[in-house]
Amino acid sequence: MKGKPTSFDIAYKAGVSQATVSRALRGSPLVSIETRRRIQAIAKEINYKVDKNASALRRQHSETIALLLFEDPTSDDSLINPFFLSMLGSITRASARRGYDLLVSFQQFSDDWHADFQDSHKADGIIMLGYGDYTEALPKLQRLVEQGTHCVRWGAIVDGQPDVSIGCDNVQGGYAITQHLIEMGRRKIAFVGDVSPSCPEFAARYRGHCQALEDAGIVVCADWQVEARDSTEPVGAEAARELMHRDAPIDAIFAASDLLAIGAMRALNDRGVRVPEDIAVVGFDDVPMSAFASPPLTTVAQDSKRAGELLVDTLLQQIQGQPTASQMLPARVVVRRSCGSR
Amino acid sequence: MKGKPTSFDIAYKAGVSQATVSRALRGSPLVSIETRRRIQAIAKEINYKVDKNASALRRQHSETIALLLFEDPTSDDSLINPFFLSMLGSITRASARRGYDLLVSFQQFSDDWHADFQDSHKADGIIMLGYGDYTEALPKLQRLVEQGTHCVRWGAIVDGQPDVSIGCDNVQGGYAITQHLIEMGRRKIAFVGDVSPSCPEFAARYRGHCQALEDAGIVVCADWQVEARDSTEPVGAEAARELMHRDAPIDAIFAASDLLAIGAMRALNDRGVRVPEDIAVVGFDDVPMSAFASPPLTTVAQDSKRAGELLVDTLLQQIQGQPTASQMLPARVVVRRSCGSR
DNA sequence: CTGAAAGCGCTTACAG
DNA sequence: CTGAAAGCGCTTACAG
Repeated sequence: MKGKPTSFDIAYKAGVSQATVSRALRGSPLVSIETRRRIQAIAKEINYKVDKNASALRRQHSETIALLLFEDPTSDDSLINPFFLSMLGSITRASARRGYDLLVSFQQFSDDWHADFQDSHKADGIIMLGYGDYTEALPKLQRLVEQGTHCVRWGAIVDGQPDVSIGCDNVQGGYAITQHLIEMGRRKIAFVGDVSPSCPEFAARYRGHCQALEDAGIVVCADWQVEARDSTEPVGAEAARELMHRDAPIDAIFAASDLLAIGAMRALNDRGVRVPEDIAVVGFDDVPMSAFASPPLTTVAQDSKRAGELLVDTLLQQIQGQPTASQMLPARVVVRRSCGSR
Repeated sequence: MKGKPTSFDIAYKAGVSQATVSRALRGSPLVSIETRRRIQAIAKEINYKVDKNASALRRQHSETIALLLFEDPTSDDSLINPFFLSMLGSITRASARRGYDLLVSFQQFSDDWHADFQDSHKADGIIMLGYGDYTEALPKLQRLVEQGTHCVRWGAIVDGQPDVSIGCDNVQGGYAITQHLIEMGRRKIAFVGDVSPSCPEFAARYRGHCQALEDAGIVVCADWQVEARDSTEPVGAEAARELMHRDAPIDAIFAASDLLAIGAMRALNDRGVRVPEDIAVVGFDDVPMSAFASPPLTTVAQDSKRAGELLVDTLLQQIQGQPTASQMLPARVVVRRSCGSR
């Protein structure tokens, strides 16, 4: 036998038709148990593998999911957000468990990417991890859905969104962490992060934050909210400097992401401000490095394992033609030292 | 038109044969420029995408690379090594630039994974990132190569290895960082990490380490080398405790990875040993969190961007039937504070 | 339970 | 430069 073996080779060896081989290997109940076993044994022996291209072409689906990671076009070789990385891990595992392969692609949210994978039949659906500016992404999401692309987004649930998304409960997470700061005796809490509709996740965290303050009878001070366009360490440092520049009499900072928080802590430290003694700092995401920050960062953990499973399962339901709905996962405060505990 | 458009739909609209459409879209020089343009315009208009399954089936290659990440079967939901994560990023980008899609899979190095992707025609070749225990992986690598699987491994270059691998120059890296410690006035340097053939990367780092000591006229003390089976933070902490338990009169620790180094620093810190005043600590990899460790960790950086490109390019050469050879990339010392600089 | 046959949507040698 | 035709390796309705 030259080249890769085909189902015809097996049929010949087993003395059956090629159709029977195909049925046996797909586990069709139409094949007698004995024939099936014989065919399977031969397949194993000659190391036969079904040609996925032929199979996908014929069946019109590829048993493959495309994972699209948004790549900021401005920062060329920027690090991937470590939180997305752990999501990637859990999505990979979850799809493998469901028997799906995972195609990973870093996309600049440019004009033509949408649905390419599904249109070209390389994938049966898309999971979107990060999408840049929500207001910019919106029309593209709309088009995606209109074209009938199976697609699930990781991110906030937004009023009137066209697509299905899975996200953590950002409002609850923001509420819980602010409440924790209040319990630790902090009352003048700054918020670092973009709260515009461009970033509905951060906006939701801010809403939870404000709610917690109000529920504790604390007036929200607009001056203590600092924009931070990107969620990176230097931007967090810059935001903290801005707060010091404003002479804000704060005793805590809630940064909308861990990377921002770590940057803020560094800036404070550089100026001789002690964390948490002078100013407590908390973040959001619980990325691995947060545990190693100095001081270790109190933050809000999202359940990335559960999230990955939910993303995959929701997408598979969509692929199977079932209706799907957006869902939120609970967020959990992880207390370490930067909030002044202990 | 119902369903996805095919090349026949375009042929009909353009008034040419389907074969001509296929040629035009693949950029064949056999098609007149005018016809090509007309066809391209129509394709764009009706949002036609070539069916990759049909194309791959006919052409017998998928323009897809499979990336296999080794998953430790023991630790269920362990974090992926952050260094591999940045490799993943650079491999994704490099393959995208070459027009290849990337299939990502976490594999337990079990019996049957080998070559599955290529046998089933889902991928044209494999990049292996992490492979667990080298001595255990060896027979499997051998089989892979014998079966004619196109495959490039990230890792050490080992005498007599059956496959092609791309790795950083671990000996040189180990040499350079130890030399740096010596320049900082340290002479009694412990090494934390597995130096058995199971882990040729760490073994090579150790060889470089010993060479640097010898070149400085320092006798290597076998008692100051501590095994560390996994490359994780708790294992690093345990190793540091072991060194203290042995009452080793050391003034520095070279940990074979950043995770080990960070763990070691934590253990030292817990016992009131100051880093770097009492004991300097250095690592290897330059993972993102190392910059945020306290003190910031001096380490050896590997060029993951270049590595990703080299892995992809080497694999593509193999796929094109060209001969390929293993290659090493230089490693670079990154000086921060844990080594006692400044 | 099994086989013969059609067909998934392309690519490419062959003929003109 | 273009077209007609074969064929990549499966899956599955259809017939028995």
